[in-house]
Amino acid sequence: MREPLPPDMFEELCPSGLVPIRFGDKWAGLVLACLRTGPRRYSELRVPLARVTPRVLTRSLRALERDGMITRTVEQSPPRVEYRLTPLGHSLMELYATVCDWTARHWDELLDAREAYDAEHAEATAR
Amino acid sequence: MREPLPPDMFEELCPSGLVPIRFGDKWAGLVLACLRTGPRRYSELRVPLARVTPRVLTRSLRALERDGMITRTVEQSPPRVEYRLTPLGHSLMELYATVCDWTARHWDELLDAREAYDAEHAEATAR
DNA sequence: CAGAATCCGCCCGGATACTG
DNA sequence: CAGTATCCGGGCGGATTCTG
Repeated sequence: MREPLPPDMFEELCPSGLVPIRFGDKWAGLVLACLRTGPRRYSELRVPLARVTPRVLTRSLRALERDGMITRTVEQSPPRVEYRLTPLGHSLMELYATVCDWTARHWDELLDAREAYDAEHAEATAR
Repeated sequence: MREPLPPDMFEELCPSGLVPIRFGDKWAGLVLACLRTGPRRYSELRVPLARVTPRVLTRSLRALERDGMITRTVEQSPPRVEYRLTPLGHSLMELYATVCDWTARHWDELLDAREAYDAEHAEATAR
């Protein structure tokens, strides 16, 4: 006996692109982690995130700013731009940490499953 | 005084594409939700996920299977394919639920921030 | 210093049509 | 029934070069 699904549960549903905000962004989690202990300037973010090109980093920052996760404050003399977590961003960062924690705890399981699956399908195409 | 970042924290880091597994997949969360109360056949999944084309649904299912989140069992006479959550998949589903919960609780905040940001930048380009 | 401009390749989501 | 085959458009990540 199968339990029925709510009939209209998925009528106006939010796909993953909407629901887990910023979790589709490749570098957003790392940006949040960089800002966890305090505000950082653009060039300070570029050091730990050296593998991210300026174009990509800027876009991630803008997206996080648009969603109210970080603030961007400009001041001249000296010219500097400072990024800082908002309370909302801090909350997201903590959620993100729980996700990373989950991943770390189940990482081996996942790798094993992936390896088994790939082995299974390699022989299927090899034969 | 800024707290320093761990120097090699991001040397071999995992970007978001790896860490929050399946969270980049647009429909994965809904698939997990559909399988929460028990196993479902392919055609049973297609009903609530009517907006997802077979090609896309199949790919999501394969990806989830590869990562050990669901199992796919085939039996003929009658011809049927059954998808079922693994314990790991169940665990991921619960994590996903907490993410959705967080989103629901902060959704208004996010929309407000987004609206304010867009308004701010609309006048910048209009001028 | 903090990006912007330009260009590119890839993958993903989607639509449509077809099949063992 | 449970997919596969083909094609398409868009967006994202990335590399490189340039600028107020």
